[in-house]
Amino acid sequence: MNKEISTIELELALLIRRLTSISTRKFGTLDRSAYLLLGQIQAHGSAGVKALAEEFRLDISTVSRQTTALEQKGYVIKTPDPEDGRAYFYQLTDEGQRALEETQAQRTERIGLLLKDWTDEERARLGELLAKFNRTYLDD
Amino acid sequence: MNKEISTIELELALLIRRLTSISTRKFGTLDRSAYLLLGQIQAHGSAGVKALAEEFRLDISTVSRQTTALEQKGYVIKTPDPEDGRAYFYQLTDEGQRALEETQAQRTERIGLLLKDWTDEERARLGELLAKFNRTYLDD
DNA sequence: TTTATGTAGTTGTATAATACATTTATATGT
DNA sequence: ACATATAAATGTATTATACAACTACATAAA
Repeated sequence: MNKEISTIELELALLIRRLTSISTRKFGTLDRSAYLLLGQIQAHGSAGVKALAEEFRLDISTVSRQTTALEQKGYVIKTPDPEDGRAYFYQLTDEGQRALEETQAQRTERIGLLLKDWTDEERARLGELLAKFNRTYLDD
Repeated sequence: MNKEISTIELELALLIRRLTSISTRKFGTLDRSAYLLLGQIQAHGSAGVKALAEEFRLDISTVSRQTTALEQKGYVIKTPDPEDGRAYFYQLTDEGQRALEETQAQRTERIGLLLKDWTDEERARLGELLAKFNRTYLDD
């Protein structure tokens, strides 16, 4: 078993290095932070910075700046939480929705090209295992 | 097929976000850059900054600073290339070897814990598919 | 052989993402 | 009512990165 773990460890380190390079070089409409934040808001409904920060293991201050940037670009609107005067909800705008879909299409196309010679089984399995791995993380 | 690609795309974005958070918070002896650089030198022999920068898709200047840091910590030594007066080789020191092994052990232990409830087959398959994915990258 | 061009590496500078500390406004518990 | 806790914003520092300018050496062209 140790050999498999070592492989995963090494390949993950390399993967992060490579993918970070790619996504740093501004690939698509939205950067990774924006893409994930908008995706989270889309998938799980409106949310405040605290919840978003927890989801992505980032400091609240970081997410606060990121959501401010998204608001300035018109991708989200910020509405006060009627039940808590300190809190806000961010919601996707139509433009945010459009940018999200566009970015997802671009990213998906890119990945699709990379995996064009893979079998369906391999693609499906990689997706499953990555999803499982990410879910494993949730409970640490 | 598009659904599988979408899944991979989304899970990769999330994975990078999470793993970046973890490895930023200085996990283990070496940070990710140092770990990968030392690993590359160990696996493929001594190398100059240009080769290392290409391997990791980083700017030469970035790698130059990183190797300088490694040299100052005593993990590598820099020797002039006898065949090219402009170039240098970096080689692992014993201390670098030790730090590399220690970090690998720490990282492997962490991953092992995360995957403790996975089956052997799942672990082996994830390793294979990640390796294949990384190799796919190499030719882009 | 001299001169022009190319290349390995370093250093200067700017930028972006991040964390931690502080602050403000509001909530909650004693 | 007062003390403490919390959501978010803002100030500040750090870090990783890229790009540009530079230095020293190499190679090709005249």
